Amino acid sequence: MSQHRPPGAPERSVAVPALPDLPEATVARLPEYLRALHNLAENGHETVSSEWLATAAGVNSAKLRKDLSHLGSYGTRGVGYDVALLIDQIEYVLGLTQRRTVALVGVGNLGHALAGYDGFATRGFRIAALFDADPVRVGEEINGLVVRHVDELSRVATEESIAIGVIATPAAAAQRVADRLVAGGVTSILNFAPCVLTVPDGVDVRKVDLAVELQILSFHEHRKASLTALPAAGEATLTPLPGSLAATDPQEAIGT
Amino acid sequence: MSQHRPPGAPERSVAVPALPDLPEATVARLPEYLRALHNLAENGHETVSSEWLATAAGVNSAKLRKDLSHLGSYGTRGVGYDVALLIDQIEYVLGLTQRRTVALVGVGNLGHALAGYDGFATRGFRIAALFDADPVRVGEEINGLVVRHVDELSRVATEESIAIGVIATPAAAAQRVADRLVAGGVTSILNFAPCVLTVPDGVDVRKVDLAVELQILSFHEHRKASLTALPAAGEATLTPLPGSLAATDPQEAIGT
DNA sequence: AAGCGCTTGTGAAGACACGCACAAATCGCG
DNA sequence: CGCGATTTGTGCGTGTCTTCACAAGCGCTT
Repeated sequence: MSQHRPPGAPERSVAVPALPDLPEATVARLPEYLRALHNLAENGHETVSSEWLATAAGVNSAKLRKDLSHLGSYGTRGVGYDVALLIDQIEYVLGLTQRRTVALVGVGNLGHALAGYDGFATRGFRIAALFDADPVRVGEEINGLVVRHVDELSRVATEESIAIGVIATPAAAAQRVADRLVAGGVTSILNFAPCVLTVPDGVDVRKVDLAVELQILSFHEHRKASLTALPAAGEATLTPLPGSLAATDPQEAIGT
Repeated sequence: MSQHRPPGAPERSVAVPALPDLPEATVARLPEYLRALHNLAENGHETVSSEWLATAAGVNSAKLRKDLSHLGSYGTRGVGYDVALLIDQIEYVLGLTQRRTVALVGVGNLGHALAGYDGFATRGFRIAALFDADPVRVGEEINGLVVRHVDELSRVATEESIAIGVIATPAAAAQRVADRLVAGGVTSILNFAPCVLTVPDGVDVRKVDLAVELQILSFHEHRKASLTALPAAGEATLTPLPGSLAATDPQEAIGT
């Protein structure tokens, strides 16, 4: 991480003493702000206005200011935000001032790609171990890491102080993998398997399901299609229009 | 999709006439319900209670009932929901009664994995075309599809009636790809590139950033660590504790 | 046919998030 | 030194989402 120290600042730490408890919605946006800020820093910008940063992050400027205000006041009225300082603050709050180690379980189609994804390394994470249940895959070397058998998962997780476990296995294996991660002391899990995991209190799970994203888009496609089929019927849902109901969108007819 | 027809139902269509406008939060959960329902159907269950289904989907049962109530009343009091009927209803609302075609742009690390991901095909989507800008990759065959040059994107998207475009390129190329998708008539985009896309009104974009998910988990790790380090200091944020600020969490020390 | 247990569907209240609009603060310039 | 231009930080109204709690409805049993 960037070890920024403002030029004239005294060495007495002015960092937030303990973590403010941020709204979850704010936390989810901070990484996006951080990415935009790194872009700005690379282009040599030293300060940035909320308007500019908000546009770069794709959000409303008032929302951005409110989000940042939760971390404390690090902007200057009439000027804007100090890019480097803000980067440090967000990275501190997100816990990125220490590089977190990641264990990746399941090096199939998706897992293989994740293992080779350089976006992790460049944003503060280090994949420290790979696991798979398939004996054929165990021993394979990917990006300088040797795939180990999943039976070693708990032990290695403890030894290597794994902070985050990434599950990229088939759904049927995911719960067992999660159990082993928890047994190894892991308290944060990113789950790519299409299933619900049950974990003890204190363990955070985030789920990413690629097909779900497509299905949500599909809904909006469907909605848009049904609107264009009924150009003048924005509110038609509540007005029966008795004769023509079944014909509103021919391509969608089911059953009948 | 499954052309379910309840045994005693008349052939007069009882499907919802036009699409109800669902809360966005509900739409995002429907795919999860759908997955759980398919699991139940495979195991031979014909009906399911909201309590059961909610648990399988990892949500509150009241929330589940309210979500489903937005689609209309398809449950039976005292009994539960008809699994097959509910599957049909959700698939209809999500627009999965017709198989949607997907174009995948960028067959690098991640794109390659997505091209081979069978979760798309099993959930109503068909990857119809692959594109890349790298001449070395053009012509390569992946899963029976030949990679085409991105210059053909707009034309092919129109010809093949692509419904959804998936961007798995580096961030620098993503906006140009989005423009070409839009030019080809695509109105739904799933963006894996870490950047904000600007698109015309009427085009939906969903963004998935794998590193962002890890950063959110990192925040919670950080928070948990700072809590265990200060077991009795839940409200310490506002009480300065002058002397010991920098020492609250040694491993997090930055700068100084 | 009536009663009982079970489950859905929903009204209402609380919690959360959003965005406007403006006061407060800072810088630069005359 | 004062004033205007600019931009942050935030109070407040609005809308959305969540959750509780219960009435209404259904089927089974007697």
